[in-house]
Amino acid sequence: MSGDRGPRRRRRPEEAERTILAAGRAFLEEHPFREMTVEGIMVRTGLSRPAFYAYFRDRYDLVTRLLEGVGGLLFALDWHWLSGAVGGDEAREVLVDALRAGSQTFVEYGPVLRAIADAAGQDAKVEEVYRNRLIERLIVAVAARISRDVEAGISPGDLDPEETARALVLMTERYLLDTFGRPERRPSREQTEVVFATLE
Amino acid sequence: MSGDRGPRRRRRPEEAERTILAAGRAFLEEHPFREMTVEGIMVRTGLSRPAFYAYFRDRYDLVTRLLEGVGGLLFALDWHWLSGAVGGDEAREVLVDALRAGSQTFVEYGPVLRAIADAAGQDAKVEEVYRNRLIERLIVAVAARISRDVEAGISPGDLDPEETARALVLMTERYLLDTFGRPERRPSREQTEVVFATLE
DNA sequence: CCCGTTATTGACATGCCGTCAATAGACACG
DNA sequence: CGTGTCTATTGACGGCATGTCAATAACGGG
Repeated sequence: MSGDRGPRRRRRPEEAERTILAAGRAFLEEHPFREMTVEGIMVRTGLSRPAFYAYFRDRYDLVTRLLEGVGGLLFALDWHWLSGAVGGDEAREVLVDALRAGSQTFVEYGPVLRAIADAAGQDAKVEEVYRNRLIERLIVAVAARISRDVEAGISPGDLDPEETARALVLMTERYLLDTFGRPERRPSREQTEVVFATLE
Repeated sequence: MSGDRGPRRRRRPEEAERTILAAGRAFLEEHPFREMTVEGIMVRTGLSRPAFYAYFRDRYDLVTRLLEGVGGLLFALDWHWLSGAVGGDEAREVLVDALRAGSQTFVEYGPVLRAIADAAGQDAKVEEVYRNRLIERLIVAVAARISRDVEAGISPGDLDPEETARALVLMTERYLLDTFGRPERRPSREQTEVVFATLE
């Protein structure tokens, strides 16, 4: 028969939660977020569907928590550039590295980030987190960096840091997401290069 | 009572369809796509929910058709730049105008475009249309333009037209969507300027 | 070994979806 | 003007996924 999940097994809450998170992530490696259903996740865990709700509010809560495991890493990589020296050519090199590393993160966590982006369009809470915990923070950081560059005379003075940063971040985000966040399209040194080249 | 839609009224199919399209559009002026429900649309039409299915397969079909009313206009505006002369400073001016005009389209049809983008994450068919009827076409067009620029020596020769075009389009799309496609954030000459400035 | 704690689940209620047979406007024709 | 036909319209139904809750049964301590 099909619904046989074997005898009940009782796990420590923390283990169960990890199991579910892993199942969710595994699911997203194979399917887009739109196909993610609570049932679809839980069959992979040996637990019943209702068990899911003991640990997560809903599937949006799940992807949000998956994002937490990525957010830190993403920032760790970007800080290199954002807090780097303001020097001319040197800074340029740092930027290249940061972008490469950042892209690498996208390659690795692409499916999860992709899911977050999709979920943001479906759930107000996810949109909130996505926008404010990730995007907006990046924008603020980049804006600060730009301000410094403007003061140092590296960037033209008639640039609005805030608005320019927003453009930069959103633009990069979208392109990276489309390039690395989908199952079909995959890495390629070249594409990483293009990201950099396009940003000048 | 509340459910009283009055006596049945029989319309010409074409009128009914227009009415529903209008209702859908009006709905999107006030709510994000995620809140759009067939019932929510139909109450605005004086028709019953099932009537919807006589004209549209589902709500994704509805937004797709709404997009059709926008696509042509969007292209009409962009062609100016895409097919414009290859000249140096002159082309630059044309590009500014095209972007302004394009942004104008986003302001006007922002809610619909926004809905399409959101729906693309939820429905494979919409994603297909969004990507292939809009984004990909723009990419191809822009790539052609870039190729010409490269040949003419205007743009650096080590640029991959296809990949660069993809980056350009996706980047612009995202920024415009975020800037003009949301109820809160709204136009501003300055933002239009930034779009242009960031693209060099 | 037994018992209390609590992880787990079967069963239920809800909400929106998409379909279909039955109903009743509108128009054409006598 | 009737009156009959065509078809726009809808009430009612079945289905799928969600989120909740009371009942159940593992585990761990005594």
